[in-house]
Parts: sequence; structure tokens; C-alpha cells
Amino acid sequence: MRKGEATRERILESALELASTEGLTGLSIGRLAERNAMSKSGLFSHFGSKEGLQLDVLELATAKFRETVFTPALRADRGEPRIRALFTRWLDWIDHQSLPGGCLLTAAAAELDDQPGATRDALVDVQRQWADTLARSVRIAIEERHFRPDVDPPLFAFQLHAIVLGYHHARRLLRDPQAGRRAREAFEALLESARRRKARSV
Amino acid sequence: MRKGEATRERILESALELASTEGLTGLSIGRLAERNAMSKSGLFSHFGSKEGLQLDVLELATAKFRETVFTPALRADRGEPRIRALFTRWLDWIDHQSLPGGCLLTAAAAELDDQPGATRDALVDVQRQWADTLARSVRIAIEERHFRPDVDPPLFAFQLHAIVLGYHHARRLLRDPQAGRRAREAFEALLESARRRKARSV
DNA sequence: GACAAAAAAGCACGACCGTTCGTACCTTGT
DNA sequence: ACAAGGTACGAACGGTCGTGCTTTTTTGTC
Repeated sequence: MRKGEATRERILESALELASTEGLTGLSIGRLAERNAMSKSGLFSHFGSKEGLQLDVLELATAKFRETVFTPALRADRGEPRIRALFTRWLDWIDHQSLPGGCLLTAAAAELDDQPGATRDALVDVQRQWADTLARSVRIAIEERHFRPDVDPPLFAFQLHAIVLGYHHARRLLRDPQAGRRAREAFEALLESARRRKARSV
Repeated sequence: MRKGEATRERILESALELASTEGLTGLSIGRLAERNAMSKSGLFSHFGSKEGLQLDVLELATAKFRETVFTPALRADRGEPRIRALFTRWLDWIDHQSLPGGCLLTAAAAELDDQPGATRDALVDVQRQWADTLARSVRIAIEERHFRPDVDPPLFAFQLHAIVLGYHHARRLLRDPQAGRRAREAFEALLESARRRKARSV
């Protein structure tokens, strides 16, 4: 049982790569087996079903995301610095990541939005948690008096996530070399609007 | 040749629906034929290849997007009102659209970002044009003195698109009932930041 | 080193994939 | 009314898909 767990992890690692470019549906057991120099059936027996494989891949992606983006950001100071760290690491995670196809969670979000099933449910769960996490960081920034008290945490989380999605689009589809700069500028503008006191209505 | 064109259009119409939920890759000729009560080979002969079908579907989606979102927005006054019209119609297009799976162009953007080929190239082309169109509208709003002269049009276009992507995510994956409200609030904040005079640096 | 358990392979399956081909039908222009 | 040709069909192709079985190989334990 030692060895089995090891190959299982090795498989999942390469499955993550494959799924990041081909999508969770496009991830095929045959090709994954070929990549790992083993038989389809041998590989299959580790997961029991394709859905099982997808769920495990999703779980691994989530774990990696947490340890790459979230956990290290906790070492930044509470409030705005931490939000800044979250954003920066999130952007980094999207491209310089070992995954050739960008963030699997983002790709899966678009892919599974109309595909009911356990995989979609698991993904929704992860994404909801992430939205909550972001909102919580915003609330902390309000407590720390970095942000105005009337900043709407879920709205700020929405805006932050939106910028990242825009970055993903510009960077990965359009291959726009300005993508990073634009995303950072949009982020700074968002921070600015949360920081400064309320504007006089026009 | 009359009849052929008619069925071709009928096929494309249902192909658009199917592709909006299944994606352009998931769109299969067999299932499309079944849906249209005709044979695979009969349907196939209209497009010559799957890639041909995908390109035609993409073209139809683009045409529909233009006539639903862009063209009517031109009737709004130049400047901010037109940008507002663009945004509103864009949001509408995403859900209340006849397409059950949301905006095909957005879904395809995430799906094809790592799939080289003619389909991807065509999509990139469309998306680049759209980004240019948005930036042009922003430039007009500057000319009309609705926006400050130092507003960066491509950046504003990026931010606008990002909000729409955020909406797509929140609405279609998370089924968040607040999605619309958040997107509109984010949009208003974006407008506000483009309108009001430059803030004092903090 | 024997033995049970775990892991991987081998093989086969039915279903569906995109595609080709030959052949009918049916619409169209004259 | 008729010929021409556009349109659709049916069958078949080589592949790949996910998924079961059975058998063989490898592994860890006494």
C-alpha cells in the first residue's frame, strides 16, 4: 500500500497538468495512462471512475492553490498588506505556475458551469469558500482601519475576483503582454476606492 | 441550393445552443444530428469538418452578439450613456439570452485558451476587436468630456470586461442571486472613478 | 524465502467520435 | 416535364472513450 499511494500521487500530479490544458472533461484516462507509462486499467483502478479522478484532481488543485496563494499570504500583516499579498500571489499562481494551462480552478469554472454532477458541486463549494475567504480579508482590512467602514466586503471580493478573471482572459487567451500591468492598475484603483473617504456625489 | 442554406442555418442555430452548454469541443456532430432529426453524414456535409462547424458557430455567435449588444447600443448618446447601454445589454445577453449555457464567446474563451488551431485564432480575433471597440467607446466618452482626459481607454476596457467575467462566474457557476447587483455596483464605481476629478494622493 | 495482499497488466466490451463513400431522393431552373 | 445537381441517407472505417473482468506481477510481512 506504500507504493500504491506513491503512484497515485504521481498520477494526480500529471493529471493536474493535463487537466489544466485540456479541461477536466478533456482529461482522458487513456492519455493519462500513456503519459505515466502504465496501462489504462492499472491507472483506472486507482480512482474507480472518471468522476473520482476528476474529484481527486480538483482536490489536489485546491490544496495547491491554498498552499501557494492563501497560506503564505497569511504571513503578511492583517488588512491591506494581506490583501495585496493575496492578489499578487494569485496572479503569480495563474501563469508562472507549473501548470501549463493556467489555473485549473478558473478553467473548470467556465467548463462546468452547465454540467451538473458531483464535480461541479465540489467546484462550487471550493469557489464559494474562496469568495468567503476574500470577503473575510476585506472585513479585517476594515477592522484595521485600512478600508473605509462602508466598504462592502462581498462586493470587494467580487471586484477582486473579477480583476483576476480579466487577467486570465487577457493573459491566456489574448496573450496580451499588458495584461499584468492592467490587472495591477485595476487592483490599485480598487484599493484606492476602498481606502479614500467617500467622494462627494457629483 | 435554397433548401440547403435553410437547413444549414437551422443546424447552426441549434448548434449554438448545444455549444453554449457543452462547449465548442463538446459539441458533437452525432448529437447535433440527432437533435435536428437528420443523419450524421447529411449534417456533416454542410460543414466539411468539425472545425468548419466550430468556425461557423463562432461566426453566428459573433453576429448575434453584435446585433444584440453592440448595434442597439449605438443608438444611445455618445459617451457615458453609450457605455452604460453596452454594459447593460452585455449583462442581459449573458443570461436572458436564448442560449441555455450563457455566452458562448466567454465559455469558448476559457475553453480554447490552450487549444491552438483555427478556432482559437478566430476567437482571439473576435475578442481583440471587441476590446478595441470598448476602448473606442471610452475614447469617445473622453472626447465628450464625460470622462477625465487621463482615463486610460484600454485599461477601462479591461476593467469593464473583468466585471462582466466576474458576473458570468458569480451568476452561472455560483448561481449567486446577488451577481447582478454586484456587477452593477462595480460598474457604477468604475464609472465614478472615470468621471470625478483626480483624487488627491493619500 | 513463503505467502497473502496490493498493484498493475491484459483483454474485451459497447458506445460514441469524426470522417468517407456510394447511392438514392427531391428541389430547382429551364 | 425533364434533366441537372443539390441534398440527405445508410453503412462502414479506424479510433478513442470509460469501464468491467481475469490474470499476472510486484510488494510488504512473518
